[in-house]
Amino acid sequence: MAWRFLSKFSWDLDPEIYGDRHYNVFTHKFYPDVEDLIGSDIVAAVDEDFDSSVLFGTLRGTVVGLRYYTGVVSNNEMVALQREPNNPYDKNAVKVNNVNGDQVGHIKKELAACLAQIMDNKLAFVEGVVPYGANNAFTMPVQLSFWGRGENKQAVLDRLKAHGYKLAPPGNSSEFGFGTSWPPGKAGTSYSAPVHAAVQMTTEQLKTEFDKLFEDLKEDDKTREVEAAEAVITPLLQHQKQALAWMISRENNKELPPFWEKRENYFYNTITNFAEKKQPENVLGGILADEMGLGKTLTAIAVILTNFYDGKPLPVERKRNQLKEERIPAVKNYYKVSSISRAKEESDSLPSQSSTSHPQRATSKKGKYTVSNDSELKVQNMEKIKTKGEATNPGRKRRKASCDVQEDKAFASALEEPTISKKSKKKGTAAAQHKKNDTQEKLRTTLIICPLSVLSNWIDQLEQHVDPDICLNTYVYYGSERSKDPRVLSSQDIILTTYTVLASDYGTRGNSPLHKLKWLRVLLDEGHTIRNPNAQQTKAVLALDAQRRWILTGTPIQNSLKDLWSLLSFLKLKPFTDREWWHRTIQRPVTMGDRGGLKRLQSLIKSITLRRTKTSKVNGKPVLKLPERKVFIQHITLTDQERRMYCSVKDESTAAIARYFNEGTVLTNYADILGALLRLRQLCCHPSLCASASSSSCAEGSCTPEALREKLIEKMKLVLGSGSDEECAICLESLNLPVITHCAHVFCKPCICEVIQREKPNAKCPLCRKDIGLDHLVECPVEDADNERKPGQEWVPSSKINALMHALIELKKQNPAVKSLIVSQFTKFLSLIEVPLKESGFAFTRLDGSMTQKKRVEAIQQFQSNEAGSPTIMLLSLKAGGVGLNLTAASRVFLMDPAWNPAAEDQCFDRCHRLGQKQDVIITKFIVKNSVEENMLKIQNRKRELAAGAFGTKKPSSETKINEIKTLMDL
DNA sequence: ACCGCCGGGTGCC
DNA sequence: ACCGCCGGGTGCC
Repeated sequence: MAWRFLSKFSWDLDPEIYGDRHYNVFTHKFYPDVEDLIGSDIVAAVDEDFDSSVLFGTLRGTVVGLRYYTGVVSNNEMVALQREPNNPYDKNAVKVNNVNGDQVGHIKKELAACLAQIMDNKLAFVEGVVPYGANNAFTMPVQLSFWGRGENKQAVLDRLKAHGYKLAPPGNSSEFGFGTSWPPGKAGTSYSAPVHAAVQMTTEQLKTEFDKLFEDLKEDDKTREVEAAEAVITPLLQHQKQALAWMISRENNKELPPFWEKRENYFYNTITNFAEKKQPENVLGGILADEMGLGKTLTAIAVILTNFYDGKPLPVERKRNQLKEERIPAVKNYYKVSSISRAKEESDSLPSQSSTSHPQRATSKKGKYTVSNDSELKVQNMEKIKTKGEATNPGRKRRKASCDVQEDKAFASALEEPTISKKSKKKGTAAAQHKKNDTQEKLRTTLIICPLSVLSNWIDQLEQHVDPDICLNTYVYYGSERSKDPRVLSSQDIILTTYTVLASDYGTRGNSPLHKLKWLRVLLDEGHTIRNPNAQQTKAVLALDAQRRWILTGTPIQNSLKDLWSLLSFLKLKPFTDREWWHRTIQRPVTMGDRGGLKRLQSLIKSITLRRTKTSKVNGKPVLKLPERKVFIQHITLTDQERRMYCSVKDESTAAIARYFNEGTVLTNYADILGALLRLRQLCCHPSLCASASSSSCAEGSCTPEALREKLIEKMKLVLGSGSDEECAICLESLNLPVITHCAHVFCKPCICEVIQREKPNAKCPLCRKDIGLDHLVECPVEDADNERKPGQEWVPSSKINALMHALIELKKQNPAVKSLIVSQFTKFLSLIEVPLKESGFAFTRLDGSMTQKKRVEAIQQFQSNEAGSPTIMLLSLKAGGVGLNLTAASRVFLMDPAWNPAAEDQCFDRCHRLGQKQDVIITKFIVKNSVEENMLKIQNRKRELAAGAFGTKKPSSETKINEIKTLMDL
């Protein structure tokens, strides 16, 4: 059983590696290079501090006023405490709510007076459990737990004392409301000693074990297969049929959501001990978490066409035969014309929405649809656009005569279920078109939200997999002239849009048709896009109203467990939509190493997630037959001259670092150490990579403001220029207008400004909690247009470049058609490599983070082309592009420099080692002998172990960091 | 609330 | 009696 493996693993971790068990949960990116070095460093959360908290202690209190509220609780049920500062009787009032959010009562006023101070000053989070007396009529006891940042503990104790309260120390397990006993806090001692020493495993082994979590239940509904509807013309692979069966069963399921059970005449939540009469709703959907390349998009298309209602296919009509010869793939044309470039035409020809008169109900005899005159006009116009005005194309207008009526019939018949009242049946399509408050409403439209980068992929795949002879109404909601007419939108079968468009519509409040309508299905592609709960995109997505909800993602957990919360929130699974319950019942227990928490997490995930990896098997056969992937390490010996240069920098750095060790200031000088390491890494590649560095050297503290500024800018450039695509710790997106704080942490300017505004006048750095202010932010100066190649500077080779060129030329001799990726973290290095490539007559292209989307697409298309004369080489910066990047034209990869994080390398390799790759992939890693690079390999191996831990939420101790530095510098 | 608390009624044994 | 005691009214914040 995989969970057993996992929980065992999480208990047998080597404390040397994992450090002390800490409650820190939110893994926010630290200084990017630091983050890369130490894996998942954990620092205080920006948004909610309740994640890096320790338990201060517990206190028995009283809930009063039960008489006046309807919220009920059971014994041992968790309750939430909520401040109610506007209570007319007592500004200190503290409400007590049950898991459902219904008020149970108030905290007795004397205690509330004290709690109010603690809560308002954010000194602690207070959580409650009602131990007994849940049926009392007037008051009931409540066991309160106080959680907070360690440094606030004393203040909390003092406040309580001032009011005559004293916390019972943490340790007795009763405060958790679970039967399980939890490991005590940080100072606790009762962790069971590891039975086995930590065993090093290969990444592949670990992946397999980890991913078994998602497949090891041999449930019927995960191995059963369903054929797709006829309209899907691509035959599904076996694992896709299984996914289809599973998704359909999820959409039609009437079961209870996870952790709920029926007891006598009520429903009981086994995690929170909450009970209610009403059956809690299960999500009609879930997470399709297949790894990239297993065909999630095709599977999703199949679901849309196959499961309209109750397993019946989407009622689509065939286009009439005589139209066949003039058939144009509807989807593609639709896209080309209506979505972006021609959307204006559409809009211009439409009457504006405000001038639209009320739709007139045209109820024909057989007739069950409502079409307003002008809406018909719109439809016609849309069709004109859809078909580029070709009158010959079968379209909506024509279908009015040919297939539309039939379609309506088919649609209506799909609705004719015994459960539907006559009344709603009568309304037929009209009701389905747009009728908000009809509980019987049958919805039609699937809304697909994806990143812009995969929008075209959806369109391609729809065109590729859907029978072109059917009338599938697809609308690409994108571009400034997109239609906002709800009738237009709700009559579609599929609407495609992007997170950005959705968020910007949402921002306009009241003018977001996507938020006014209810959808049959909302499908989030690359669903991890919404992992940041504070992002506007996430809020926009969460505000959508849908009957069925799906998340497609190859990486449901990207940084930490907390990534899952937004996803669960979208799925609306009680009680996890409320962050407090998610946190109390799953996130914190798991992070603390609680077995029960891990079990709950696993059972939750398993019940709503389908996960297969490239190595998953169906009936003993791998789902994907990928060619082999071989990794070779090519050792490089530096020339004498290079070695001398390397040694001089190394000696200098070693001396400095040794001094830090002696002074015990290693961690405070961490950024400088990383800088030194970066220079060494660069020297392994090419001497001129680090030529400009180390110009400013002023003693700490004695800097002039100007010198400090310079220094910070240099540090920021170090971070930005190291070649990795940096993320902002606040928005978790790529840095937008990077600024550096005085404490040397880099954020997007808008993000950090917002934090400062919100927390002023006491704003603290989200990463290190040092004071920050708007006037202390240093912006990155605009780069001089081309400082890369200084004109006077002569190009010189390096050992690595020689080795690379040698390999490339040999390869070309053997097979001139073979294509290669040349990967480096240093874009400057890629530029240097361009020179000999040109000299030797290689046709190459390039992809790095600085390129616009358009240029990227161009570069990829050129490279993927199999025409003679197309580039055989792509220079690729390690982290450029999203996960979707497809570079299968390459069968060779040259990794010029090792990354701190082996996962980043693997991801990069996967860009060519994926579906569509026909040849074995050979990867060559260039590693300089006797250098920091060799030591990085050692650390990579240790990291592979760490990555397999329970969601990588363990904080490496400072000792670990120090040991890493020792390893890297041969100290 | 089978409590506590309040405030009015009441007052030898 | 500027008390005690009784018993009814009452009850979150």
